[in-house]
Amino acid sequence: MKKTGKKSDFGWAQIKEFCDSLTDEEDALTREMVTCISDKWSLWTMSVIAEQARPMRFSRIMEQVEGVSQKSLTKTLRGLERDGLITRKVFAEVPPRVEYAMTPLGSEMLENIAPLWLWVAKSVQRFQDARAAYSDR
Amino acid sequence: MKKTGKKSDFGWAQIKEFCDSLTDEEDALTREMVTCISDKWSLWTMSVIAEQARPMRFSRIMEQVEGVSQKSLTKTLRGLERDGLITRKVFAEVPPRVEYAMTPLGSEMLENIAPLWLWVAKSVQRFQDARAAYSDR
DNA sequence: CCGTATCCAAGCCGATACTG
DNA sequence: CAGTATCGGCTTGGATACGG
Repeated sequence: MKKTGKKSDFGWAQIKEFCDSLTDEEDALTREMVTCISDKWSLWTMSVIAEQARPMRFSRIMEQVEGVSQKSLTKTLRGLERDGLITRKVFAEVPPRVEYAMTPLGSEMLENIAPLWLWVAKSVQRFQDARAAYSDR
Repeated sequence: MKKTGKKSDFGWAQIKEFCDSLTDEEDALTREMVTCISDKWSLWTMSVIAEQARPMRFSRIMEQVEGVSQKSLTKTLRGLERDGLITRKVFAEVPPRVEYAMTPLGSEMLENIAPLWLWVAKSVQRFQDARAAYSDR
């Protein structure tokens, strides 16, 4: 695994190299997309839509994403739509109907987040231990 | 680990199932740790320390993490230390010296973030295209 | 050198009320 | 049903000044 004595031996050096090849604008967008992962509601909202594997109405989403306000959900959905992670389709009916669905890009994003999330969940005990040790310091 | 007729054929269902097995406290901590990933300075700071592959002083870190204020860097470092991602060692000298270094847990975290980050960076053009299409809607 | 303390501006987010 | 408008509390983070 380790080849050089100097560089970090995991993929981070590779990433740094790749990021250096990006323009400032692209780099900023990369950070912005990663940030979206830990926006308060974005990831949860995406996972809810993805789970159904079919278009979902606004109110159904709001039921599943417990605790989200109408305002925050609207903002979250608009952001996800803008970034091409979900689609938003308005039906000209009375009463109004709006359906949200995952895009391939959004599904890919979830797929790429999954391993990280799983690792964190599995490591949760180690984090708790670390905090306990910190308190005792 | 059961197979249902439901879709989501990627790892998300698996994650959901795993997370359901966590206590509320553990689940909250998981979200908190993922959130830390996209805190404004945490990830950048970790990558800077990891890159050197040896303990780093406060001021050296601050040079590398461009734009961070003393206050924010201090807060970031304290958080990372508390979560067991880095260590903080104070030397009783004049002038004072404090050195920060990655822990195994911190390095593992970076390793697990790397694939996601790389995917996002490589997909940056698709995100740009999505935003352009959104503007034209 | 490595912080802490204080002030302040900006933004997030929930609650509530209202609209097509 | 699916929003928009508005308000107000809370947190975040930069600037500055000061302390060990």
